[in-house]
Amino acid sequence: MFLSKASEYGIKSMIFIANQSLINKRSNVNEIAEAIGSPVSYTAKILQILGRNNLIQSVRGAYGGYEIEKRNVKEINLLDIVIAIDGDAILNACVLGLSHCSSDNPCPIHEKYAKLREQIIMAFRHADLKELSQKLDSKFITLKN
Amino acid sequence: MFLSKASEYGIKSMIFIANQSLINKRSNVNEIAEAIGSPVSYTAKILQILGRNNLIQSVRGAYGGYEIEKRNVKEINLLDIVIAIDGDAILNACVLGLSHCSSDNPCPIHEKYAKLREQIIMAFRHADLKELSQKLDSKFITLKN
DNA sequence: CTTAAATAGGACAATTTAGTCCGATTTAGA
DNA sequence: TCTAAATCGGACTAAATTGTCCTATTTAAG
Repeated sequence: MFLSKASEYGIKSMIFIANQSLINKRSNVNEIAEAIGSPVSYTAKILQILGRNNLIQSVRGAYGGYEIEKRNVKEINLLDIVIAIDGDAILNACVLGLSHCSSDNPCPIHEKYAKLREQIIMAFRHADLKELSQKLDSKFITLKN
Repeated sequence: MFLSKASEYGIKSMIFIANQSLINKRSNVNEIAEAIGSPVSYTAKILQILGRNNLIQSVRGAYGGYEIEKRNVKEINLLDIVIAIDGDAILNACVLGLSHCSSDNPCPIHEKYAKLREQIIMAFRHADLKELSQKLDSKFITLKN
């Protein structure tokens, strides 16, 4: 329901990297996967996607890893991450899977879902990495089981 | 994003069957799959699930098919259908996939998502089959591409 | 009673998504 | 310059979802 595993891991990775970046720490894939409880190699693949989409900076070689420029932490939100990984279906796709669903040629749920979609988009856009990553400093808030 | 193919087909089937039931017509799986543009055998499987969950009545044998009791058409909504097919993840599951996410042990998005989830549930619960199936009588509103 | 039309259900195949592995490349530091 | 630690990226495998096919059962009607 809702997000792919890839997006779940992508979001968790971004929150962790942001949290570390705010204290000037670069994270490598082992640390990230450990922190979020995800498979290392699969996480690596998702980090590549995030890098190609310029949501994180990757640094190769010894002492390398991933980081987010501090000034970007507040600008990046969950919508950016989900779009980078799963594409823009969240913005456009018909909830019933019709490829030509539009206000001219709507499915029976089109209008209702348009309103809900707006709420979903707003909620995701409003959730920025600064806010989310700061929560991690509370020991009650977790990224893994 | 969001619904499985199974739920998509299930919802479309239900809307079509409801539309036909309101004019006292029973539908068979070939008619349903044709009307919604879905694979016949897979649709048959989903109809079985809907039947087991008492969202439709199935009638075996010649002149059989599927129907919805008229008095139920207004009571059944999209939330019922999605839960019958995909289970209750839509009601409970953590958006980041954590199995122990709760207000006691929350993920960083828990609170924000709780509000969004309420909106999603409300939207789905509010979309009843009577309303949706009546839209089908407009030639502008479609269930297939 | 027989037949034809329908659902029920299980086994299987295809596709997509999730996850693994390994060699190539990059880079800091001894 | 060499080595160790890291990402990159492609090929592969595993699991889940989607889709197909076939047989059994049910039922209305001739």
